[in-house]
Amino acid sequence: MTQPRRRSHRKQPVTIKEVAEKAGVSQMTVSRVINRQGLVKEATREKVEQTISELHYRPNLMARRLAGGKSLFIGLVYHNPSQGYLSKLLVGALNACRDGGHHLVLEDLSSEDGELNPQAVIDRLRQSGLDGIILTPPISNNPDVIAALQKEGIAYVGIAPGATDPDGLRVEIDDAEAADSMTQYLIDQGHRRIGFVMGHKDHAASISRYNGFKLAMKRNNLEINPDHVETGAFTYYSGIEAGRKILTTKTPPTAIFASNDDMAAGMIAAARGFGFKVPKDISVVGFDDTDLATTFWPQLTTVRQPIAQMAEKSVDLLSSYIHNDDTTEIENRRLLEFSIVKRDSAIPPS
Amino acid sequence: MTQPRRRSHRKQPVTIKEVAEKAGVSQMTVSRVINRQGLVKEATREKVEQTISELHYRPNLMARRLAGGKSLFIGLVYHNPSQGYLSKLLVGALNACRDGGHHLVLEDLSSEDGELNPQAVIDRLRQSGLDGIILTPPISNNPDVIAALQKEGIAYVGIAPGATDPDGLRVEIDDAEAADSMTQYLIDQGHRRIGFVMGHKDHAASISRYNGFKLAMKRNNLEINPDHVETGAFTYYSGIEAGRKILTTKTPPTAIFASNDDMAAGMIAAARGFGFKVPKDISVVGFDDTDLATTFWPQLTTVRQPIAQMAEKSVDLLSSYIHNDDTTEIENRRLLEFSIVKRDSAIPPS
DNA sequence: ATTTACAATGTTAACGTTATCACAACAGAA
DNA sequence: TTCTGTTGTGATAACGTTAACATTGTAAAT
Repeated sequence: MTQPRRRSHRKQPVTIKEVAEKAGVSQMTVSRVINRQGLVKEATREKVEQTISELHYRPNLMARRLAGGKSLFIGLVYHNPSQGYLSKLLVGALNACRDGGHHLVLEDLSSEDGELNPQAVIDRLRQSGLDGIILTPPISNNPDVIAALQKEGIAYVGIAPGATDPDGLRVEIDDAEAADSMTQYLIDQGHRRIGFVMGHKDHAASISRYNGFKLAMKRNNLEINPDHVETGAFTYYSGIEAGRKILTTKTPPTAIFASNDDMAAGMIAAARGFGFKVPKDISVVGFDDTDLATTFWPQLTTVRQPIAQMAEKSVDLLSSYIHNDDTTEIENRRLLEFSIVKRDSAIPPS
Repeated sequence: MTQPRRRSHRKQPVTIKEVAEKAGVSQMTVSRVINRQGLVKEATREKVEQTISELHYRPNLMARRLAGGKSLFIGLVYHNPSQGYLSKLLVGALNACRDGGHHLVLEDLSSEDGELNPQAVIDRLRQSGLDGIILTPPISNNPDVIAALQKEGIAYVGIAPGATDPDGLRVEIDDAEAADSMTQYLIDQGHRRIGFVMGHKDHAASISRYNGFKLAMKRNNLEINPDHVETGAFTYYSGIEAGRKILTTKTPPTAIFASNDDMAAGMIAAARGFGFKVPKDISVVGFDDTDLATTFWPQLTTVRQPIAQMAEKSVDLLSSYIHNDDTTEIENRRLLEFSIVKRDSAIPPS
């Protein structure tokens, strides 16, 4: 029995021309209706819109972009990201690219040893021929890379670039304020002894989050016990290690704020190892709301960054920057909203 | 002499026309070189290729597709995937699309309740206007969706579709053989009492993996204790639950094979809860080699699926299927290699 | 009634590529 | 020599849309 290998005959999509004919107007009028440039009489607009939905017309993105000439090649540059972070980034960037008619190209700069070699990054990007580049942490807060990009005249946006390059295009959340809010949440629950696990020093966000924590503690006249603050590397294992230190102090904290979810999960594992029940004996909260936060049990109370949305905004920002006609000043910074996601790993102290 | 007015001083991307002029040939010849249609004299081809790299020319995808080229819109359809799986999938698909000049469009069919509504999937895909579709598990093994796609004449590839649609385009690993190998690995280490955690019944792979496990056990004349076999839902928590049952049996196994990494991690957490040391007292292995496998501690011994490569092959397969001129029979199934990744969560029994 | 202004629509020419067919060059066959 | 292919190459017309400019209608101002 030979299976029929029939080529799917694609029905021709409806074009603007057909819509125009059926509606009895010119193509341009239809185009105007689609693009909402208010220069069309109400009655005409309605007629055209009705015809559009009757014929199930959908504008051809390719043609649109070709004619408009606004189609870009956008590079997404990353270095050893967590997969949860990467997948959200990709989904956001890809959707924004689809809507904007752009094309996303991946530039994976990950290295075995986890080290970031700025020169390699720069060479790669110079070669790429991309119209614009999205820089993710920690590349976004590498001054060498930024400087080289500026020198080459390549357009870029930094995601969470921290203090680096304050005038460049950037998309971020207020890490300090987010950490402050989360700390306040723990304090409001009644916690007084709160520990903190800092993230990797290469990431600008690490410092900001710690600052936010300190600020909230100070505002509430709470003391930070230096033995309850450790530095990790954003990994599960470093969370375990931090836990081993913090949890064996004479009077361990009743709550611990880890700078990301992986470390929070590691912290919980360490706590269990020492016989603590989480959250009954000790509350643990994280940051990022990665997949792990809900994979894990108990599910993590954490800070959600709108990562996909950040990627979308990055694409939009790049696009308007590149197409900007130099006469108008465009917004160059985009601050997005974080949120505290309350799940099961933090409760009032008993 | 008067150059048509350029929009602004911004550098326009290099076009095929400029390449043609500089190389002293017609646009068509350049086009032929790009598309590797062997009708160009060697000398000409070299000259054109050199010009292309000198000018850093990159064909405009939009124009290419508009002109009726081979550029495809390929949809990647997913339903509540793990983020590790998704990000690898995206990276692979995106890179293959870049190389093939295709365009990747995401179709996120995830639902709050985790239920898959075939009708919604079908409606969405019918509307999409995509040239081809990549189906990921568990959508790839949903007979309703497959049947509808066939009826609509939409091209598709299934990733790990199991027994569903044996004649369709498919990319997969041999799940049964992989599970068999892993089981054999445990047996070779000296384990005799081995437990198994099955995956969600919606995934065809769940059955195959269990079959592979049974086969290896039987081949080695080992008995499977029904109390050491539980069914989970591919989640961390279901791993904990399975652990609670398996680990409290009279003589618990010395090794447990979980059908994915999340459940393996949950199993380890449960084991710790009952005072087992992992891997000293009990070995636990997983499947998939997701991010979690290395995030977690101890790092998971697991089966690696080449997920990114599977996505690449899917794109390639779709592309050659769609462009196939009906005369040649093309390969419609692609079996990729798995590998056993030996890390720290499994050692010989003590 | 005539001008003026602007709103509403239409016309034409891109946009960057490939398909199609035409043509040139050059071989071998008659 | 002339004819007949074959192999390169070029000219031109799409592809579906929007930009830029041209034209028409219409109401207010003179």
